[in-house]
Amino acid sequence: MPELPEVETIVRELQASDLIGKKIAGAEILWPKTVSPLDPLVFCKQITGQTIKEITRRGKYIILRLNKDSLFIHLRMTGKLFFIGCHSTPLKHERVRLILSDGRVLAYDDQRKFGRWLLLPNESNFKTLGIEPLTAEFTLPLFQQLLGDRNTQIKPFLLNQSHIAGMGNIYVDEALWEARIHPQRSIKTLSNKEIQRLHKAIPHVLEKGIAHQGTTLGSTQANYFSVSGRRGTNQYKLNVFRREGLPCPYCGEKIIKIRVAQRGTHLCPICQI
DNA sequence: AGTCTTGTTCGACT
DNA sequence: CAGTCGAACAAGAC
Repeated sequence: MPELPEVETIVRELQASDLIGKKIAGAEILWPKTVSPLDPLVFCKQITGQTIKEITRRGKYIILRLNKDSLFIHLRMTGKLFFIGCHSTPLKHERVRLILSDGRVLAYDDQRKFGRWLLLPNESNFKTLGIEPLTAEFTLPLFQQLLGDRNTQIKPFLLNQSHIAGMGNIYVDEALWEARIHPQRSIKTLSNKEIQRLHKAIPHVLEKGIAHQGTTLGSTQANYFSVSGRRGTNQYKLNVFRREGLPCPYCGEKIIKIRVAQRGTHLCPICQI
């Protein structure tokens, strides 16, 4: 499940792949919905001939800035990018391929077909995404202001991309464990001390994820792999996520799994109150 | 072979 | 407007 650290890892690999200045010589759409609402023919026609200017990330989106348009790629659950040979047979779940002017092919594989490729004019603001938690903008006063005195559970708030961009189920559970806050705590009951701990824990768990090239939980095709096909190693560094029944690294109590806002949620019942 | 699980986004509803 | 809930998406595991 690519979240901010996994997407950041992919973006860094793409940045190191000598794509800047290369032209898109053509595109093939194997699963039309991936580029919806654009018609596949329109998408191909529009992107062909454009030059790659810049590769960046915003929240969980990979952004390829082209000379006219920007391509926003959201991998959702099982999306992956790979370079393949130009005459390769399609990957098992290949949905899109971009043919580059230097002969390489950037293939998009997505078992569950949930990922989306949005092609929008450069000047358009495509979506309201919240603050980037790894920038200097993410200050304690701003975080406090963002939280306000809402009467809502902290976990769903952190998963909402319009508040903070890039956190998903794994890193939210990890950040709440590190801050010793129960995922169902109402925001308005959080003390200043707890807010400070959470403000520190969010960038910490994300940086840690990036440092270990992301989290790859299993070995099947449903899991995260980088552009080079490499697994992340952050799964070995997790404290609570997918660790139900195992001891809490801090107090030794068994980690439990509950449901919060219809999401599997892992926590230590002693540390997180 | 049917049921469950999985995460994100969106739309309907309160 | 803010929050909650369920649907939809799709395939694989069991």
